[in-house]
Amino acid sequence: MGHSKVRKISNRPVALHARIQHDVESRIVSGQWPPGTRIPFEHELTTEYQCSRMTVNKALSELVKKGLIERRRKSGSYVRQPEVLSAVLDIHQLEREVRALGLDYSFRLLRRTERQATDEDRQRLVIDQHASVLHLESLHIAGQRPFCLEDRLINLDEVPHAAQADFSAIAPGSWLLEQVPWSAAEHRINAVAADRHAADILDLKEIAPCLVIARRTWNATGSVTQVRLTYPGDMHTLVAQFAPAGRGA
Amino acid sequence: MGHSKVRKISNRPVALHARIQHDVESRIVSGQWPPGTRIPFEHELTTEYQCSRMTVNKALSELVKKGLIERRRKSGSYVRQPEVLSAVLDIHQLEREVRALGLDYSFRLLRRTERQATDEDRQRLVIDQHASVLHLESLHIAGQRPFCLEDRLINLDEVPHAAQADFSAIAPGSWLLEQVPWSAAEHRINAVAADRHAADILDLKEIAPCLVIARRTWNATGSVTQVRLTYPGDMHTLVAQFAPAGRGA
DNA sequence: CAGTGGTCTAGACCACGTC
DNA sequence: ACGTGGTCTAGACCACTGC
Repeated sequence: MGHSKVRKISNRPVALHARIQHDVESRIVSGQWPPGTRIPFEHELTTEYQCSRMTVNKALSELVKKGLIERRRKSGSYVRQPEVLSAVLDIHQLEREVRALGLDYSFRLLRRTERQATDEDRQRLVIDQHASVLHLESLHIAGQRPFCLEDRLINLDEVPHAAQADFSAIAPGSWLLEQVPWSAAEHRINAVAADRHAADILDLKEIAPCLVIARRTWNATGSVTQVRLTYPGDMHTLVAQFAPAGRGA
Repeated sequence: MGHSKVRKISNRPVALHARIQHDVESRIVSGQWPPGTRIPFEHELTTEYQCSRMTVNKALSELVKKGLIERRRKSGSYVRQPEVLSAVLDIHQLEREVRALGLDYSFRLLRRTERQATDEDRQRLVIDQHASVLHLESLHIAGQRPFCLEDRLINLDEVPHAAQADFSAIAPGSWLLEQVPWSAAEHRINAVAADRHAADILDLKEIAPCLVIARRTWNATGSVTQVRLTYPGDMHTLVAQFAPAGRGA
């Protein structure tokens, strides 16, 4: 049997199935493929990426497990209606979450600071070296209510052109998703009482319970960003579905 | 090329890779393979399950993504030291979490009730029919401190012999893991203020923030169990790692 | 160097759901 | 009936790493 040695054409360490997954995921969370959209069939992606069906299938199966798509035999694969906060902790687009609730979405950049990394910054990003960082604080708003407080550090040594991006126009998460080709991530989820600052901005009592999701993202060369998302506890539920084979119901 | 039609020998709807994953996972969380244990090589599992390497690989890759094992080339696959609350929301064994903190673990059954499902029970289990349920409330203790309050419903129509199990000796989660061959699950994570009851048992102030994880588990025939785990917010962080290819760092 | 895992292929059969 | 996805195979090459 003749093996066509197509394979990884470059020396990049990113697996093809990971790239396919990222490409599709990116188009979903960017809104290019809104909920309900039928995404290409496996055999179409097979042609597009010049790979075998298993490779495409691996990518799409991941997306099923993350809750981003659902697949129906004979019919195809469809972008799912996101359920409040779905995608197994890997949502990059708060806008998608908010619209899923049927609410208008808006976004406000509260603070923008560029500086040499402090000790705390280095701890958050898990880096040793000195580095320039961009510190952003922004508020995501659902309808009229504050929905999520975002406190983000971007490592400017890894993503230098972030210094030029206009984060009052595009949310940092969305911008980064398009810039960083792929990355690993670690999430830490916590319940905390709102501190003075968060309570003030989110319009809560100071002791109100909040869900805090801290995500650190990195690529082959180093830490890219670290973000702390604070949600009012009464407004948020994180939903994750699992199934042995991938089907989420 | 001759295909040996081994394939799914029974008519069960459970994929082989899912069964392998479940088998390995079960041995890990049961403590049979404690952290640091080298689990069988791919080629060994290939022999044991009479399947191809890809099938085994799929199962083990899932476990890497869940944070249960790590794999090193040339060396093998090893059970990971769990990080507080790891395994991407799929931990069944609170004992494992506690021991990961270097603390003694103990467990106390607080309440056991058998009854016809009330409206609330049916809502929690997402069933329509009338059914018998077993309601268990138990406390997981790390060292001397209360660690987690577990409030569980078991559908006795699906798991009738649960009525005979001695849940003062074995934690319901552990027992079920061994009884239910495989299941799908849905998790909901929330931050709430401790209510009177929880605060009392967990030794907290009534307004203290808590992390609540609700997991509903079902199989092909119906809902099996629903459990609500309440953690003191200051004691707990849920950790989840992701990587494009499966390696978690 | 040799063994292990990481990834991929080019097929295959089956289940399911729409036609 | 037919097209899609679900799963699986029996190979393959490569990267990494422990010996």
